[in-house]
Amino acid sequence: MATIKDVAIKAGVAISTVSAVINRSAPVSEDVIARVEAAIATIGYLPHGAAKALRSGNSRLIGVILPDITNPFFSMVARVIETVCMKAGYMTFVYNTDEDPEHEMRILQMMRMQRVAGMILISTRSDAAHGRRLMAAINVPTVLFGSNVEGTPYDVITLDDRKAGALAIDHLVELGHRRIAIIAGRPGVSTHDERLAACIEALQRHGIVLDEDLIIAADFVQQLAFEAGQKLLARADPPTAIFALSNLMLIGAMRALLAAGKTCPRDLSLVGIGDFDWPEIMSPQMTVVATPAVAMAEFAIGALLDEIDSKRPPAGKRTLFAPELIIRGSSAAVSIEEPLRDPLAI
Amino acid sequence: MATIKDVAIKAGVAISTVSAVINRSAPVSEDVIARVEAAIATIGYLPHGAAKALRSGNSRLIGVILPDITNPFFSMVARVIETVCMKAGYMTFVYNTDEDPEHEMRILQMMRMQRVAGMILISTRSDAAHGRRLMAAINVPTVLFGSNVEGTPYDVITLDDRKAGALAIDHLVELGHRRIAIIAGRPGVSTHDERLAACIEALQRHGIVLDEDLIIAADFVQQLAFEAGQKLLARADPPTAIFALSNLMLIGAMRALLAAGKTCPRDLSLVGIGDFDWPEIMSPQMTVVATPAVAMAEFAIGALLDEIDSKRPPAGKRTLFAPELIIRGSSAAVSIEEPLRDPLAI
DNA sequence: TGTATGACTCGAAACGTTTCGTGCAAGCGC
DNA sequence: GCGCTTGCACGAAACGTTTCGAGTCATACA
Repeated sequence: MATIKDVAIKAGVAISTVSAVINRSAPVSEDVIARVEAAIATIGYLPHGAAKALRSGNSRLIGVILPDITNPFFSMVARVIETVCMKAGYMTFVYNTDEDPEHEMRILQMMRMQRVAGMILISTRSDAAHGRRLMAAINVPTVLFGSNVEGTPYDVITLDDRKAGALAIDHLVELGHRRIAIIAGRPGVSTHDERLAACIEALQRHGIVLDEDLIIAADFVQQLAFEAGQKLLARADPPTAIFALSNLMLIGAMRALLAAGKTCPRDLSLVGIGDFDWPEIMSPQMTVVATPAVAMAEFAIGALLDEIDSKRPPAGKRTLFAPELIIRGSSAAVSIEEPLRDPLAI
Repeated sequence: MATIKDVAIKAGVAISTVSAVINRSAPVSEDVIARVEAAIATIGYLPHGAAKALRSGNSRLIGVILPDITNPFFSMVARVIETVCMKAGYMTFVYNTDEDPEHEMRILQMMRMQRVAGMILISTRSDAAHGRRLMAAINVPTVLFGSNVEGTPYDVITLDDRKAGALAIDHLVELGHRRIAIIAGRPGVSTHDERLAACIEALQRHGIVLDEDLIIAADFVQQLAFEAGQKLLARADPPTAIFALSNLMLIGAMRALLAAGKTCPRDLSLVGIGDFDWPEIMSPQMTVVATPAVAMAEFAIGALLDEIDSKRPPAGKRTLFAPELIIRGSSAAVSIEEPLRDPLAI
């Protein structure tokens, strides 16, 4: 490969002059610029990224760490981040943690080796111990996304998870449901903890006594949610509604319903968190608490690039995005054996 | 950040010795290894990726270029590649082209700047002109994936697209369909050209006269397939079956069907290429020609790493993966107004 | 006992850039 | 006409590694 030296020779100027032309970092006369650019074009020179990064101390690399790129929510987030970064002259490294905190730490190491200029981190744990490990492993501007982590100084962008939980429960209660099952994620992850806490609070607010057996943690994985759904449906007194705390777990629950030969919403109402790209191809169409993925991702990467450019320390600011309840066909008034709050709803 | 020099000082050895310990590239005595490792641990030293890459001439970076990571097929491919690369000590750069060849070339440039050791390229065009541009822009081991490109020396991994087209048409014809519409991609892309050619050939083989109006190119985009579906359904003599040549276009067609208030498969059969993760949540469940995404991706990255390690020039070998017809509820025997080939099929 | 061998360690050069101090010439004000 | 500034170009050092030739020491062998 051609180097900057080859360009310099070809153009008959010094190496530093070529550098000045490429980066427009110093005044260069018109005709020298022309000569250098011609030399670059004929030689086919492309700067060496690693050499640039080494010398300038600026890799112009952004790390994106997320649980699983095959989850449509995360792939959309990654997509948005990539687009914004590209415009700003950064490249992105996208890596999957598989919800494994050990793997998360390993990826963090790799990011540090690459000397990334900043990171968007969708962490798999939220507890303070994990927060401390994170702080020890992170030495660049970082924005936490999607889930919160206790006791870190970084900016945090999340859904208003409490509101999301309340929105769904309120909706189901209004439809007359009182035996509401919840397929939850994993204790110790803020998206689980906060959404679940909000659900419980909402249930109590409506005067519904909590049945612990109706709450099953499914680790945010589709298959476990499927099994949880089966367990719930096999009960002597099955719930009249299931609320799944993530998009994949909603799919798991729906599969359980189908496998059991039940009809939604006649036999059971189903609500989830996180919308789908083409809701109409599912049957029934899913009532969900939608997460504004694109807006959140744009905000997060904007905040990160800001922090990098301004060289300001993180403000430790938490930004919540409002969820939106989208009512579709999967939720309906509870069937008549149950007491109805609103007779018109049937 | 600590450098290798700091480690050397702390351990009381030479820089080159530290390097030898880290890379196990030369014999080092036990106690020196211990001292160096202790120094690394206490200082918290992590090698500088860019410096390593610059000096060694080996970035240990693999570029993955694909149309759109939010397409589940591609996100799964990216996932598999990432996992395999990680095990082999490579990191991956994943980039989206948005089916734009100009953007593809720009990304290729970025990859070259990063001096990637190899690339998996899912190109957006297949013609010879594009092939020439590619060859001018690629100077590292590369494996073409998913779609073929004319006249390049690289290895190519694709679905057996001809077989995929034939499989679907044969299936529909066996069900008695004779007015079969095809929602195609874009001329000049091998996944379009070969699949469509196979369809036409299969139709002729079955003695069906080709109706050009029933073939609509939708550029592989979901929304255009939706519009194509609407157009087809609005005809005075609508087709009895639609075959969509990609997963997203199948969804578009299905949406058109739903929007028109038609019932599948009663009013119309629907078949696509590329399977879905949870086929049961769609209604009806889709009959598809499934693409073995994981196996193909594993093979592709394996071939690439092989080529890199062996320093062999590309063999220019084309590997086809067999598609599999998965019959589900979206395809059925044509309704009785049409002549049936097999009366039992109804 | 001398020498060849092998195991280990070291120092310095090199990878391809950016950056900074220096030099030179021309333009300006006085 | 003189000194100052300004615009432009240059050379060399530095970024953090790897690599390679050379040096040291102990061991084994003749």
